[in-house]
Amino acid sequence: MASSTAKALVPFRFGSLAQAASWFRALGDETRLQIIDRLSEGEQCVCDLTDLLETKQSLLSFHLKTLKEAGILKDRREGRWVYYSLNPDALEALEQFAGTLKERSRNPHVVRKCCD
Amino acid sequence: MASSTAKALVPFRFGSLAQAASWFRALGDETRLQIIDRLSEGEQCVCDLTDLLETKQSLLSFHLKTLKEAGILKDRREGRWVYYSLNPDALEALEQFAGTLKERSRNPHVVRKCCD
DNA sequence: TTGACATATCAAAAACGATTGATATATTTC
DNA sequence: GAAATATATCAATCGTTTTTGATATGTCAA
Repeated sequence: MASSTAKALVPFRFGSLAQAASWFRALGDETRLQIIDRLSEGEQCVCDLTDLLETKQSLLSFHLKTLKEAGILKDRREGRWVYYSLNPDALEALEQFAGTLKERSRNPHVVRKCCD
Repeated sequence: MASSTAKALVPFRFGSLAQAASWFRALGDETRLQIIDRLSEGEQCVCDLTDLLETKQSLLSFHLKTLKEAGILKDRREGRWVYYSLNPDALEALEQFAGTLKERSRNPHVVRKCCD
């Protein structure tokens, strides 16, 4: 809730700070970043990811679910296979977050004296 | 380590995917995002953050340490007070991460058939 | 309709992170 | 140098997330 400035850090359509915290938590795991790295090249089926990552099947499934629930991935079943891909909205949100932060920090600040 | 493409998701100077995972883990907490939100307006001393956030002193100190160890904040002591601020390098890294991801996803992909 | 394969779910164990309250350290002021 | 203030660290507890192995579900091919 409490946002200290005019332009919200988390773009409104993406929800609250609490929501933002939950996608960062989803991004905060190396295996999941490897998945994202891989998927940024395009949609892939789980079986290919299984080959790539040295991860047990059930664990990979768990990580995919975690990313999906955070809104970072989308999935689509095609026959026997399930394909995962990045959700462009999430990328947009991430970029806006980073951009807003950088922009704000660039602006000249009132130098705040302590405890005033 | 394993990056699947030409342009690394995490720019070399900022380290590995594991490093990136550690920033995101640090960002994955609402209180810490509030701190970041606040600091994006400029450097602040701990005492002001204490007032803003309804958080016990030792806990705030813990969160600040977590952010600092992830490389997201810098600190500076001035007499009795310690001032924290965002580390511009981290903002840069975050923006590049988001940008690379978005750019990669925009590029036309080879449509990969499953399990080939 | 059975068998094989791809993926998801589940429950238990292990690992990890957050929170608390108490105490330690550094700095200033008297 | 003693008291006051700002901040950090510590150990214990608690809660959440990750990992594992086992099992369930869904789909295809014979």
